[in-house]
Amino acid sequence: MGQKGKRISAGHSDEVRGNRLLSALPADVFERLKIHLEPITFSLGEVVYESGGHMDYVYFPTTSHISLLYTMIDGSTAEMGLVGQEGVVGIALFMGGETTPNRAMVQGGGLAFRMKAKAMLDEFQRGGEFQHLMLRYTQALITQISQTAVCNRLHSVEQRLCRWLLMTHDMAQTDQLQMTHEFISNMLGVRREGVTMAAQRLQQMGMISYVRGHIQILDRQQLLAHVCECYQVVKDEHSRLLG
Amino acid sequence: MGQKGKRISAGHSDEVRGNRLLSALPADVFERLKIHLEPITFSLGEVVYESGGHMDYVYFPTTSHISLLYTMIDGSTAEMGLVGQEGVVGIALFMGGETTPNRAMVQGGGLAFRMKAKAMLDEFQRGGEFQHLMLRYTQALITQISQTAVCNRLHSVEQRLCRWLLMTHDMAQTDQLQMTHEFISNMLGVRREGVTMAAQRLQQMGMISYVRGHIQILDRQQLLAHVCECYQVVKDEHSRLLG
DNA sequence: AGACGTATGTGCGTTAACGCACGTATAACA
DNA sequence: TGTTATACGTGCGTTAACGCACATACGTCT
Repeated sequence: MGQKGKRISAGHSDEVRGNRLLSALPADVFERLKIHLEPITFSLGEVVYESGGHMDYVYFPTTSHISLLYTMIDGSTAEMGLVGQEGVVGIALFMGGETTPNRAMVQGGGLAFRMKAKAMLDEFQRGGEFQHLMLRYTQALITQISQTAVCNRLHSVEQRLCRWLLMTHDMAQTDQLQMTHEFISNMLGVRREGVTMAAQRLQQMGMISYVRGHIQILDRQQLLAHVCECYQVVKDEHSRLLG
Repeated sequence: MGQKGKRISAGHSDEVRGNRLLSALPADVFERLKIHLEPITFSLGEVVYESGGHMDYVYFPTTSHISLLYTMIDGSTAEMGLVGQEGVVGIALFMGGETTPNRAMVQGGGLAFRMKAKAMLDEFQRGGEFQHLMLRYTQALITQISQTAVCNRLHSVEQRLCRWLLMTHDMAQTDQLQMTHEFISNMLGVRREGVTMAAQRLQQMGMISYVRGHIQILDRQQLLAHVCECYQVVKDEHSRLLG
């Protein structure tokens, strides 16, 4: 494992704004924080936090996105949430729990900015706009997790796959997603074959096309017409809270 | 509808401590807050908050407990979390969202204390132990919701019923639970008949007994042996965060 | 006691998803 | 250019849960 992420060269004031929480900060707050922001690259499959593990940094993804996963004793896994350029990974640090019982794993490689826990906490405890933003984002994340709970219970694999593809598409800056059916099955908590069958149907309907670990989004509109309400609920709540 | 809850007579400093968040507050904080705490009784089925509705108060249950529910467009429902004497209903008020896209409904009648949103916020913004406690509780709630998401995906109706009965038993101060199979089916997001079948099996094994809206917990140990890991994960995380 | 409303029991056909086994295709590398 | 690892396709029997229809039992209120 070793170091998480990889440091890249500095001179990045612009890219920092690629994260929508950072870009929503007032100028004075941003000025205070920017010296603590350190760019890193995340590569696919990298583990950002282990379940119950120590957390040194919070991460603000820009072009990367990170999956929050829970692993059962028997090894089966399921995703509870997904964090991209609209969010932050490591909320347990300001929520006061220091760690969480779930794992965070890179689901789409790319850039992020990290900040030492202490620097983040100092700003959080000022009680200003930074705290406000972090807490509102956390509420949006709670909605996402809740909706996942309900969606897992009431909707089919095919609908959940649509939702997952749309969410992932929102976070990736491209129509080309790099992921296997096996990988997706671990996110959705279903069999690999189940993903294959659902993906076939979506492909037949012309929504996506895929070969060996590459999925292309062909018709986002049709995906939107096919997905369950859960996708929009989460999105609406997110814009209500973070505009 | 009308007023939510019913005011009862004052002189309640002791009962207030029935809520474990309030009882964990340092003396000075509690002194500031206690004049704002107002006792109310909740009765079964009462709606505390409507989805997206205005929230005037936060509620600290003592002998009551409240279910956080999501209702789909087609009317099907599922529970995402359960709040009793260990928690607080209305986290959106300090998280900054003002409302949430889910409903809160009384699942076990009894007492609670409520506090006006403004009084709560004033204390929250001091940034002291009250804020700490609320945020740590919120993190515990996130764990509960996450675990529900995963549990909904990976475990059987029978296991989920065990988990739900144990959680409810923890919050009710009695072995006698007042609820129909129909009611439980709306919480678990399954058919009424599915609950009946699972309940029959638990009854045959001597864990519970039930008649027409009354369920008695007979053998908690056996329920614990039968439940999925999710129950204990949530409980452990709760005690880690709130001791 | 009778009648009604509500809660639970049961049966039956249907379906989505599972687990397993193995076949086929693609990409990468020797 | 052939081999190998990996990703995807397919078939088949099994199961959990569904939807619906209706039977039975319990309580309560007249």
